[in-house]
Amino acid sequence: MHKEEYVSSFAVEVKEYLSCRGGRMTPQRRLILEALEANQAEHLTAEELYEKLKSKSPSLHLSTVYRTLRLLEAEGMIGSRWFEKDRGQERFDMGQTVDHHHFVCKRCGQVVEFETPFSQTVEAQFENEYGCTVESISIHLSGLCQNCRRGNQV
Amino acid sequence: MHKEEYVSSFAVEVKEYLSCRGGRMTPQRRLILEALEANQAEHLTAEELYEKLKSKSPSLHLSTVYRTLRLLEAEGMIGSRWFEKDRGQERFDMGQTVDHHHFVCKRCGQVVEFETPFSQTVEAQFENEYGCTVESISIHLSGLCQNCRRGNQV
DNA sequence: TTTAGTGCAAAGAGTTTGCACGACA
DNA sequence: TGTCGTGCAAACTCTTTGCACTAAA
Repeated sequence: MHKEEYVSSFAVEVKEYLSCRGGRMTPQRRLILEALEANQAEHLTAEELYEKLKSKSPSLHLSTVYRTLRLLEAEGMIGSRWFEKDRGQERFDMGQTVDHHHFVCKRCGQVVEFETPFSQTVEAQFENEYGCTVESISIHLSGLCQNCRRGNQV
Repeated sequence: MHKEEYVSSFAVEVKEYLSCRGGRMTPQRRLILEALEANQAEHLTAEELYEKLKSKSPSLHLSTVYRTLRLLEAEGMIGSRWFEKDRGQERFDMGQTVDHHHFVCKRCGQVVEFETPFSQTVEAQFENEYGCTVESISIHLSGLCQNCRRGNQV
């Protein structure tokens, strides 16, 4: 929430993580990290990321994009999700898995991230009712965004 | 039970829908519908459905299962979703898309369906805040079910 | 009898993996 | 300099599709 807390870029953060583990910061990884940060709001697929980057690095391979994304995902640095409209295509974003929700416009496909205090209410209600322990919640809304609702062209 | 031709009310419902549209009720479709109804709580994948049925109908083909599921989905008679744990494998269920939420146990994979009045609160809050029109909401919880929480074996 | 639905095989998407080479610490 | 990461190709998983045949209405 507080951007000033993130003094270092995502790439620097990951580089530090990697160096502690004997990992390496390569040009490919740096490009991918920068693109993830620059497109934070957009929830790109691996393929979209790859398309954005291959002009900058023609030898970059899609499998490298996947490997980097999986690495980041395994460390909890990015999240992945499936939206209905994508039919099985995974989207990645820098948001945390917990308390990070989405609205997808049915018409133009725009994704809006939002937060809500009521997620905790839902968790609490469910825990009380079923005796489960909830560790994460994800809410997905679908409908028309402000623009499409007014009947504007996409 | 013995005299009734159709043990599944869902199958009857679909049969009626089909007959209005020049569609046909086949033994394969009937098996699939019955299995969907009998396993309502379980959110099966196409493959799991197929495995359950091939003893009853050895010639049944997976593509027939998919085709039937897509038909039902297109008519809004079943819903489909992707859970994190499945990595791209689709699950189908008879629940409606709207106001039908899920908890998935991280340990044993059990799926619990639940409802909550707070989904409307979340929708309303989001609509007010962003000026979008919300048409559907889906909430996904993950954590430990009552049993796994107690440390029981799966 | 008509034609919708099936089984089959093959194709398509999206993603992962084995391997040898190249480059980061 | 050792070995981690990459590019490449091939494999893999899940799903869809074209086609000829079968069977429901």
